[in-house]
Amino acid sequence: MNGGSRRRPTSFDVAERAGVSQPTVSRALSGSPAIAEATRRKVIEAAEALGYFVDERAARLRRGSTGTLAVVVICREGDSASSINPFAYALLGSVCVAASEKGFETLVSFQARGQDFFGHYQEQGRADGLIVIGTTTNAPAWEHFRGIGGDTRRVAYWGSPFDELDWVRSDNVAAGRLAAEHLLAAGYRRPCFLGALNTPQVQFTERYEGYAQGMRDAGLEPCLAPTVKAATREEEGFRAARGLIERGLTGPGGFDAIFAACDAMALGAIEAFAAADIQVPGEVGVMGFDDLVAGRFSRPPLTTLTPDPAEAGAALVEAVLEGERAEARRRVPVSLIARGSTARG
Amino acid sequence: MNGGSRRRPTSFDVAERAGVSQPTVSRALSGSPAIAEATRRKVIEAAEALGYFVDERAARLRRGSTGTLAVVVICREGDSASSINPFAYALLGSVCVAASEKGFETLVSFQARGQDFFGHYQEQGRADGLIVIGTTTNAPAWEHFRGIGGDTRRVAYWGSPFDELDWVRSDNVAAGRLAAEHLLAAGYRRPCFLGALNTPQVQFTERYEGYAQGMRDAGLEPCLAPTVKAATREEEGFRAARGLIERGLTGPGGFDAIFAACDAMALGAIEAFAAADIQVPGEVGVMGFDDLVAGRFSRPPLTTLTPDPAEAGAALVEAVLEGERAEARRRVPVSLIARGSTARG
DNA sequence: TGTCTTTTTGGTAACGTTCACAATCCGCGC
DNA sequence: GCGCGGATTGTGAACGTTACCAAAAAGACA
Repeated sequence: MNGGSRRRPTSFDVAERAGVSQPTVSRALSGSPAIAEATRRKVIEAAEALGYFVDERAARLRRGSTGTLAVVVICREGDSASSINPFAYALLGSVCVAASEKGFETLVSFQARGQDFFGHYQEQGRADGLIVIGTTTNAPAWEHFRGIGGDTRRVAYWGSPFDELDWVRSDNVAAGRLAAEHLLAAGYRRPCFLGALNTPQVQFTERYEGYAQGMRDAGLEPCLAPTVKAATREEEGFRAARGLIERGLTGPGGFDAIFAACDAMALGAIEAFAAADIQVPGEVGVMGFDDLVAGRFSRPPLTTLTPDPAEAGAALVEAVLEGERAEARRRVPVSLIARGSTARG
Repeated sequence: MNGGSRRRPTSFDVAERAGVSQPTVSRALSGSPAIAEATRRKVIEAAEALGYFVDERAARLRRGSTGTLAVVVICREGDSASSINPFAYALLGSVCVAASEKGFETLVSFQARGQDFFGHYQEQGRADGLIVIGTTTNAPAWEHFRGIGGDTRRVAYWGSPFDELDWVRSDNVAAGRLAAEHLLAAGYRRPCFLGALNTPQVQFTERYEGYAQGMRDAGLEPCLAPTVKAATREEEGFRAARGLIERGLTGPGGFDAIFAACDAMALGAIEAFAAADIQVPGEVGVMGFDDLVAGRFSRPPLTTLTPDPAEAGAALVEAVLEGERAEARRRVPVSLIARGSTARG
């Protein structure tokens, strides 16, 4: 079935067949300008005839580069590889595609069970850069990440508590604006932000900022619904919404829509409204941020905001490939997914 | 912040410091038996002091191996990396983990936009093995995959229409049995299989086989609800269920439960029952296979079967690392996720 | 004590590429 | 006709490791 496993052809074989020297083959195939067009054609022809491909191991050894990007996906403690945030997976996929388009390969690992992949990749010099996709903001992993020296560039998605690191994040301010505009365009008059500010969850603060800008642009006062510090769970959304309901929808402090800092809280809010027999989206509109799967299946389906994983992946790769440490911090545009929970009418 | 970017230490540096020759360093660190224990300790100490790590590029170039497994995730035509089956992602993750446990690294690519990664990895000899995670059974990609010669082992998940290939698949027969047993244990007396047989979707036939065995073991006759050839979509499930309803639940050909060959069809069936005002799970039980996300959020939530991605990943890695072509075909055990759609009571 | 195994170690040559530099070829102007 | 730049090409040496073989050291035995 396979005509005997001949060893792979080398550049010497190609050189012999083309009647040139071996380095000329290298030049012809690597696109060097110092080569006659006729020679290049001859070499390429010979290479194709022999089925020759550059051995990247050798090329990279000689060149001193790796042509590889390491991608580490951080799992929450105790997580198995299968229980990772779907967005993280989508992001991983688009990072791989974007890297391959730039001629880089991706060495993927899942930082589970406390394995220290950071040091691993860095110190072995296996990769030209490191991309970290983090699903948690304060895992001890960050400490490793931070402490490692060397020149290899390191970029993280979802940022980190440490400012010294490069990162790529969603454009939360623009997203907040988008949310305010969407709710107002849908006919809601007093949309209210639900989430805590000035917590380690910087994104929340940024989203509020954008929302507030959008409100002021429309000549309205922003409104903030109190949640407990750093609330990110469904339960917190439920509780906060119940608080608002008790204050009453109309009158001072009243509201007719909720922009929750994350989908989990938005879903909690929807439950609270259902429990209080308040119609969503009829009486109150609700939207969130993250595009959780649960939001697609909630009743009503949840309007939400999410960055495009493809753009995020491309931004990460670009950031990590930029030579200079400098300002590689990037914002990924966020787009709105309108669903039933804000479809008034 | 970074103490001057000194070049990485090499085995020569370690040799000098330990007062031995360079090849001795290699022997000491690669676990060769032909080395005195005292020398080994000396070398290891020197290596640690210098922060030395073997340069895998050079080692592999010399050794002729790659220490790398290529993983290709096939996307449906036009799919972006972000719209891939969540199970495929989970599988990818566990493949990476399993490979890393065996000392291999994973070179991940997404076969999107018609890029030919198969030939790429094979011919460049970049990997010691190739794992294909396919979300489609008859993409033109398979043709490539099939035609490639060489010694590198290639294993596919979800099989392929071509028998010459190694594969890892879920144990569909056992799964079918499990389904029958579950439905009978839940109190249903006439569970019926919904799906087409003898189509390219071999899995369906296998699942029916297992279901039929389970039925016969309980002294019952298996029953097959007709669907169109190779039906895999929600619509088909809806249509098939409506056909069954028209025939009537009781009497000859009657039924009180559905085991659909896949979740999509099961969800369609649930809709058909809802439309006909038939209670699920009260009057009819429904279950599927795949653990689609939609099934977790359906009303009622769908009982389903799914292989454990962690086991599947480990099986793939083992299969691809086995030297011999021989019989590397493996079955991954499937487990049952009981939810509301079969909870009679 | 001398020879003969049995460890353990060192020297040298690959692996397949790219880089720096020297050598060659060509046409052109004096 | 001869020397002279500019374009090409060849030569030789890396890159850092492991494999092979021979040399040396260490024991074993007569």
